[in-house]
Amino acid sequence: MMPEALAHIVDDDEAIRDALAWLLRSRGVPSRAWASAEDFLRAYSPGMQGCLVLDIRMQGMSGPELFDRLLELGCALPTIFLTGHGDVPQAVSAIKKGAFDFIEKPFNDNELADRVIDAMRINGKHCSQAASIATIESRLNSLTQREREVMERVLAGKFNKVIADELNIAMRTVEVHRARVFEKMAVRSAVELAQLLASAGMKPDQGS
Amino acid sequence: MMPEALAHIVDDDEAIRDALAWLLRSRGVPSRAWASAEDFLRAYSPGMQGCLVLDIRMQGMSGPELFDRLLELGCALPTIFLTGHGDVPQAVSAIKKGAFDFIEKPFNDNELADRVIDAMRINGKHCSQAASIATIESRLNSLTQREREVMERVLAGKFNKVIADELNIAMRTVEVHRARVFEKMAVRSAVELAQLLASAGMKPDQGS
DNA sequence: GGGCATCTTGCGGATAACCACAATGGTCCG
DNA sequence: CGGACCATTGTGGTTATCCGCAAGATGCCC
Repeated sequence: MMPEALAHIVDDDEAIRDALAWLLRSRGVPSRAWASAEDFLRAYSPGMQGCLVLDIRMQGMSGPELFDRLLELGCALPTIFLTGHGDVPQAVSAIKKGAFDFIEKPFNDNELADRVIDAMRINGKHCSQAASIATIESRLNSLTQREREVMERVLAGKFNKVIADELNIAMRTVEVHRARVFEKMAVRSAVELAQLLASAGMKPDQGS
Repeated sequence: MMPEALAHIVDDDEAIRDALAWLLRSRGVPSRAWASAEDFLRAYSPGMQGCLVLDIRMQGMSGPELFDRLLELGCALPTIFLTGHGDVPQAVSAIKKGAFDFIEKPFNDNELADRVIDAMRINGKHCSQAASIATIESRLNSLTQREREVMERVLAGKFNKVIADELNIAMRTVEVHRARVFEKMAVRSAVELAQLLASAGMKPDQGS
């Protein structure tokens, strides 16, 4: 069901790939290695779990380029960059974009393994959070247009009467839609609804 | 009233301080320079506006040390670090802690000035946001203990009747407290209250 | 003691929300 | 065409919320 969480290593140097895989295995972290950014990208699916360990400089697509591409794809895997060149601008850029860490080679084995383990743990948290947000979004998507219109106004604190006037429908109709919204969103009051959406980081005026 | 927004330059090299001040002045950015982290810290007040430009390596307290100290003090000024040593770990650490940028010397004048201007603008946004949060917190602080207890339960979506049972008081009393909460928080419904607190990034179960 | 803030409660009524039962009309699809 | 889904509306009744009016009890400070 749930795909295995792996440390995905992307490096064009086979010696490094093997060393990393061995290091992580010795710490109980399952990993899989890829010889190029392109290879990883081909295998990438949004359901992937775990973390990424990317070399900065590679033949073909670089680590940062791969990272950017993945961000566009909505990938949220915690990413650790490895660099041998002390490149400050690249490090700053990567971290600003949300990379998990940026480590210079030669790296300390234990330190890197610790960071990878931290990243795996973070990914676990992200997953459960993402899952609940996905649930909320699927519920939102099950709402009809009319229900959405009513929900917006309910969240704006308007009375059914006012909503009815705005939408040019009877108050009774608003009540029906309102009840449907609560039912579909699995809440029992407008307050709960507001908090549910807030917990998912959603403003009351934006859909999914 | 509102203190002037300044680019606060902290560097122990007078030549750099002067050059930065001149550069920023030429771009219309008012600045003030400090010869050491200690000097700045003595002058620091939570009401300061603008941004920080910190040298990494200084006599006495270093830029990152000052930054850490300021974070402890709750300072939210956007901070730009200047370094001449290509120190990746320090850059990564600074950005992770929320530094605005980390720039290597020798820097491009225009680029740095642009970043400072960006930082000043960000600070402006932070300020207006902080102001509205402060307003909300002061309103929260004006609530009495009982009112807070009632508010928590209202935000939990509970009926007045249930709240009354939980607090062992009459429903009418709950109504009074409830009305008082709405009045003090300047909202007209529980939904608005939930959204007000959510907008301030507050969970319904935590005070200020 | 008097003033002030807080917590408390009751009564009664206006307004809003919630709901079951019942029904009409439209669209889209197999 | 029958069924599924959606939007719509009405009636009538229950429950909750919101409020003005009124008032009793504490506790604290000058």
